[in-house]
Amino acid sequence: MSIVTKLQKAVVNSLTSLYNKPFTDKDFQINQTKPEFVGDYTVVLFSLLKNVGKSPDELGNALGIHLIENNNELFTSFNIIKGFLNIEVSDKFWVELVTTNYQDVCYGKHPLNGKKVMVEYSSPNTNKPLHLGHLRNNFLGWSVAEILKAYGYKVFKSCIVNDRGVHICKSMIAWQLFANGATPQSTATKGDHFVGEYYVKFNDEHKRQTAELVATGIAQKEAEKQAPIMLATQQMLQDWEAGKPEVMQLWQTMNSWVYDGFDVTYKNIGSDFDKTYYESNTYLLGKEIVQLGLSKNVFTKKEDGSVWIDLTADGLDEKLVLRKDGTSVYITQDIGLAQQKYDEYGIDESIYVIGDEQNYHMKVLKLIAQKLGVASAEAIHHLSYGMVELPSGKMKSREGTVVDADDLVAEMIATSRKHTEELGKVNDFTADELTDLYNVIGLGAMKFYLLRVDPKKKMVFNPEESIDFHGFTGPFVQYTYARIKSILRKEPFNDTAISTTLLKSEKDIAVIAEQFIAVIAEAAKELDPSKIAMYIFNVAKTFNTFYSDLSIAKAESEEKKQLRLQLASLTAIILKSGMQLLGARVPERM
RNA sequence: GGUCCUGUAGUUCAAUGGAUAGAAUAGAAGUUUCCUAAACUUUAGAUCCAAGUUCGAUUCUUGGCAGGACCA
Repeated sequence: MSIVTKLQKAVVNSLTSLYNKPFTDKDFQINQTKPEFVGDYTVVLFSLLKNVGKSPDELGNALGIHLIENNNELFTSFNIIKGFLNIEVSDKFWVELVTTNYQDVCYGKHPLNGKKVMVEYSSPNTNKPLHLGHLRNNFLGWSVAEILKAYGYKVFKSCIVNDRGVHICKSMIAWQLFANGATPQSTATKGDHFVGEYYVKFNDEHKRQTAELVATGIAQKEAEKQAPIMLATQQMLQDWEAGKPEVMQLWQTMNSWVYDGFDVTYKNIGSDFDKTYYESNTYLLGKEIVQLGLSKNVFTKKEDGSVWIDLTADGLDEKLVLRKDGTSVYITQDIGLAQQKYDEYGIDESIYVIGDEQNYHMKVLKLIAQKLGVASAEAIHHLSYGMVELPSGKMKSREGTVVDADDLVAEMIATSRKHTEELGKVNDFTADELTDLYNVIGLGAMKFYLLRVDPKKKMVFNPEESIDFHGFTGPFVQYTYARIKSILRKEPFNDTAISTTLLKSEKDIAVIAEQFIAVIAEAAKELDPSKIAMYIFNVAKTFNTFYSDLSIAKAESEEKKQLRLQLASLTAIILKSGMQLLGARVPERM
């Protein structure tokens, strides 16, 4: 039980016996005491004043005295300042916390709760390589999965590959027109980049043909549709749906090139999935959903054969669920897949890591599923995240401002190499050890950077400044870890009994370490890795202050030395686990 | 036009309605005979505007202004 929970319960008990009426922990607030005051945790009294009919000082004194008399092992003193009751927690409690946990590598993790959750993330299109936005998505998905595991869930990671449709046909048409039989192998190009180049070529050619038609007096929109290359693409889409062998063959070949490329990227950034769904297998799933909706009168069929749902009563529009030509739209496919996941894995929650541009779509998806009464409806949860923008605004492929994922990873690793070489601390590393170290630092910096911001907010990425390695960053945390490990390699633990009082910078570590379990719970409930990033940064900072303040190896007594070694060890465990929750590693030396 | 999201130091980000709005970075000034200076210490600097709700509002409500997304 966390110290805050203990204090809450103690306050409820004291209030109840002092004032002879029932109270709950909702009646008051407990905060961490601000550093300028004496105490560890603070009971805010204002909300209780009316109920008990006392002044802040009267209530605070009565409550403070009662709390300490009845919990003298736990709380040692109190003071009241302007309606805030500051409570000091005994050193004994903090020391015990440290001595019982300092070697527990699972410290902070919650026991299994028996629930299953699926996290769907990444979900790429197969017509171009991954970019910065996909990285935020991938890191978020991975991290949320790790956090939910630590919170006690059984987690399945899934990915839906958008492998069919007009976008991939565009790349295919352009390849037929311009490639002259070239392949990734023949051009020594990574497969996803190779296919992406033809997507760009398509757009260039389409633009050129459209301009030609516009010059003959055709309206822009019409010209875009009538451009020969676009007509060819539409024909190819129909051929694909009809299963025309040579089209299917080309489609499979080009997709396999893209997958080869994605595999490399996923391996580099450390992403994987328990289950991959392909849209080419799921895009027909909507059909029975439509039948179900019609039979329940949730959907209505119009004269032209198209099927709609009326959501105006919920403040939304009428929404198309089946086109007049009988093809289903994304929303019906998605409901079908939601149900399939639910049936296959028996999940209690289904989380979709998808950008906030899809907020409306996801809202409609859940609403329709609810109206249909399908079992999976309530499990649907959209983890909506903001776009990554550049200082100049949105990334635009037309203007060539898209930050490529592979390029960025390579750049981060090169930067970590440069910093490391300048510092010259690891000259005795082998070549393999160095390669690994650059990876750990470069990826750690990048993941931390993209996860330290509240997911639902859009964020700005400035490629000019590159990513900082100082301050609120991954390498800061990693460096703190490496410094601790350096000490722990030299100074062994022993079984000296510890019953000392704590200095401020010693106690600060114990206090923040105690919060790890609660921070994991908070991050899991809010699906917010930034809570973890901020927390481990503060843990590292607290340790660094302690480190420059007090000596561990040359402590004033053996007892103090052991205490400080244990504090260091617990800190290291938290930093390593915390970074793992962000999908990042820590180096033993750097 | 409709719906939704976001406006906090020069910049990038924090703050379940609570104490003097925190960090990081950039700026200024310091710290190395001592466990890794990718560190530490000090300093200066901000709530878009206007009302309202109350003991108290960055937070909640309403109306503006600015930016973004989605829907036609």
